[in-house]
Amino acid sequence: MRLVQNSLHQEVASTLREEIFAGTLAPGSFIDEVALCERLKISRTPLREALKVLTSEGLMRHEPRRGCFVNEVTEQDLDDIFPVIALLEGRCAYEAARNASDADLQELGALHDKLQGHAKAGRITDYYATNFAIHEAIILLANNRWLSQSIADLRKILKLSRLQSLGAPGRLQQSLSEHMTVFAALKSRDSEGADAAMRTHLTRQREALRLLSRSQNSRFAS
Amino acid sequence: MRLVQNSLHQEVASTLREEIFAGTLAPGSFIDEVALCERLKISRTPLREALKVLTSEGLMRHEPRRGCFVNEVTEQDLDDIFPVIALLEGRCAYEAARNASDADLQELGALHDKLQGHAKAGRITDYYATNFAIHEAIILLANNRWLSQSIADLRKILKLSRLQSLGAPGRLQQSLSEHMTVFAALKSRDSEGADAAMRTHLTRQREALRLLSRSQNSRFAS
DNA sequence: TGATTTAAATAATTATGCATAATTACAAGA
DNA sequence: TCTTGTAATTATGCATAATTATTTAAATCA
Repeated sequence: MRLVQNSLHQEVASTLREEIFAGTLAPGSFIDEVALCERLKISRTPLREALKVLTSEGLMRHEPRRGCFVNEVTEQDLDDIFPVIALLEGRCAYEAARNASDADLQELGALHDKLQGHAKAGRITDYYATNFAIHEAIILLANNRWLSQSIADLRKILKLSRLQSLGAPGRLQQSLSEHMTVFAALKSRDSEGADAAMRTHLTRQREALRLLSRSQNSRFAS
Repeated sequence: MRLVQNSLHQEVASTLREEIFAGTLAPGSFIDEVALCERLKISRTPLREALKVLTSEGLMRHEPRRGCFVNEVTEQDLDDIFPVIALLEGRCAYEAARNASDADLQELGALHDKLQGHAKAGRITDYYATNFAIHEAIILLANNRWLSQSIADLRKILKLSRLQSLGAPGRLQQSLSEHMTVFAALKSRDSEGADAAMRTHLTRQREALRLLSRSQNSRFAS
């Protein structure tokens, strides 16, 4: 017997969210409700409820009497979002520097050791995962539910664009160095320094992405 | 001929949002779907779709197999949210100082004149409206869609608590003075100053609220 | 032939019905 | 009287049916 933890529309929303992040549902694509229902073996009601959720998360848009479309992320969006995330995560680093216990710092230290290992070995996927874990840890240390929420909302939009800046030449090492600067500030309880270092890290991240997209555009434009 | 602008669930979501902000649907209260359907003269499907939207906006919560409840805002939430809004609107002021045209500043000036008039006459409701318009104008001048969005999301949660700090003795004058400081910085294109002044304004706002809620609690606790 | 209007098809939106889970009330026994 | 178990009621969740809008294509008129 199946004990239902989450309602179906929540499950469906999660599934679709993952498919969007994975690119299975490509940005700009139209949602054919009937087809999706058949593929997911559900009826239209829970699907439509899931679409409402994803729409108010900003992953989709709803055009009345036309249907739902997966949203696209423009370069302008990236230019808008990154400074805001930099501001918010900078604040997280600031708070983390004040809140972190010695045990917290030790755990963070272990994560940074892993990060260093991945960088040295050029394991981009692993680096990405550990990088993500570090950001999450610092956000958690800030201990501010709504600060976390705001960051999560914006990061969701970023994930929509499925960008991978770490492939850019030299970016892996640069990213590592920026992370170590943040961590050094955290260890020395330098909240202002941690704030600034985190903002720098995310600003550089945006710059790396911009360079990457430029080179891709010029490749296709020729 | 176009008959329907927005879908029904959007209309319903707006209606409910307003009722939540107005207190008709009180924080913590349970949503009786059938009763609401009868009151709004609609069926359950669009209502349920609207509830999904409000839930992912954070205005309601959904307990599986139990139903929807209007969310409550705690003092902890306020302590968390205000610093974040201060950060974000501070950034808006920073950007506004760089972006505003002379015409923009003139319009802002007119709003501040109105604000001053309302303060002098003690018209709290009017002051509140103009105050809101000024915040909106500055947010708009920042010209960053996602910055605006983040602020709007958080302000929605604040509105849930229906707080009114301006009734506190002296707060009206203090608020006015803070606004004039922000505006002065904007006029002199002092972006750092505008940032700092806006952060101060919102921090003081939180402090005024805290004093007010303390005095109310002590009144009821006696 | 081109444009405008109308009709039919297609797709989104809303309504309704039924099954299932949860809560409440009532009764029986300790 | 309190606790436990069972039955009845209430409400949610999902599927399907009905309705309404939009689009496309055809037909008629200028």
